[in-house]
Amino acid sequence: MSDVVVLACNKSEIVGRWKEAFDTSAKFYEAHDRSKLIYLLRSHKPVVALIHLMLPELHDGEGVALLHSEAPETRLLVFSDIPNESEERGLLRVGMHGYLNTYASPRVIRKALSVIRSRDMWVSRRLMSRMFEELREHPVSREENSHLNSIFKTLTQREQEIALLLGAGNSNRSIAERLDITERTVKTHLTSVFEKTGTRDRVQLALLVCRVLNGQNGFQRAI
Amino acid sequence: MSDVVVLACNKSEIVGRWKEAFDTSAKFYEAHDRSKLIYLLRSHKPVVALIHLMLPELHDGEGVALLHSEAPETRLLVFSDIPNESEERGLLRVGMHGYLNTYASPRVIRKALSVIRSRDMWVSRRLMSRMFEELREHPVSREENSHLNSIFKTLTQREQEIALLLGAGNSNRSIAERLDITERTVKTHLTSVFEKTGTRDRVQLALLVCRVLNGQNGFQRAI
DNA sequence: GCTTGTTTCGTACTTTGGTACGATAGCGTC
DNA sequence: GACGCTATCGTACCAAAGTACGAAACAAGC
Repeated sequence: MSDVVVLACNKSEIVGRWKEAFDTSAKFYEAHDRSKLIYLLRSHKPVVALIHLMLPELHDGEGVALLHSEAPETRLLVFSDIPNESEERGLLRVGMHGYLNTYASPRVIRKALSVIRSRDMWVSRRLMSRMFEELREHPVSREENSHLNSIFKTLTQREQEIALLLGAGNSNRSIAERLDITERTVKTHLTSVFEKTGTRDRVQLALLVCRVLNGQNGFQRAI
Repeated sequence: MSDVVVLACNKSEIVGRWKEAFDTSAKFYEAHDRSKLIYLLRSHKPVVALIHLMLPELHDGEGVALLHSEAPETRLLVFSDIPNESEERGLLRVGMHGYLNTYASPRVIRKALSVIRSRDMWVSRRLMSRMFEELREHPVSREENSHLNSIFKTLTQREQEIALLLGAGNSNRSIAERLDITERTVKTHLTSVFEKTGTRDRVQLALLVCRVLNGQNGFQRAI
């Protein structure tokens, strides 16, 4: 199947290098200004669009936001002449899926394309590292979840293990196989777990485990 | 140069697989409980520690926080029996550097090791993607969630109703009573729902419903 | 008029789950 | 050593879940 691709850039030599990143079956549409680009996105709904940030009226980031809202299904790979973290961050925020140096090699472009096509993002290591650092600075506050957690902690290690496996959707048999014990033993543990957690059956326990794992105090909507 | 490595797990078969990920020159120290682990971290200052989350007193995340404060230089590679995004997120927040399935192959472990040793993080693609999605203002995100939603929407009105009641932890009988139909009819609908959703039994369906209601894997809380 | 989809229910059957009596063995504490 | 907690397993029984044949009634669309 031939991918539909939009190339938005007005420098032929850059476009040439971009094309090298695709195989011959790809269908290219080229745009040299923003309106043409938007038109192409709307009419052809390409899988991916390569966008040179130097295109007029695109530089401020709102341009990319517009593109994303016009074609939410299209993956946007943006090329910047002078890549920097704040620009990258800003563009990610408004719908960009990948960020590359304008002069990246076809090999790198190809890699980035395969990543963003599989619904992932292509971002610089620097930004990624920093995001995790920032994640770390946030305080660990999960008071509201402590009740469920404390219930869970009253279980023995083995019981927790079994409860977790149940919460992953396993049957008694598959739990037994996984832990290399008999089904009978699994049942024994589960009976004890039901009692400790105040659940009546495996469905309720599974839901409880799900809530513990997802860190929400599970006030499931009253039905 | 021989790396110093701490292995914290009390299942020999797992430890065995871990060791396969290193070359013969590595120096291993093993810990079977938290205090021994902390002692090893303090005294040997290993480059990396492999930690099985099922170790007693480690499950809640505060354990990992403590490890990180004890040995800030050591890279912590954590193994979870049932990896999930919220756990991963929580552990990253308190100092973990890599997160893997307990049953990951030595090849994958080796890869993860090389990444975290070079001061990077080894995180699941899913979490990474979601972090960037959350970075966005436009909640166009939630691709996986919309997938779940679309599955849910293929169900008929009645089927949805029954699935929701099941997701609240009800038995067939109580669903039947609630809807004033026979248990037999509930079963009919459920069989159809299992087929449409690709679930094998009521537990899996309940978990799916739980995820739909809570927005994918229920990670709607901000980073 | 015929098909398709939805909702409802019946009997019968197999599988799975859960409990009720057990029991043994290890491990740590007092 | 007695006690409590944990983990393991046995037989048996009952309840619940799920499937396999059905089928009837109704509504919407071709």
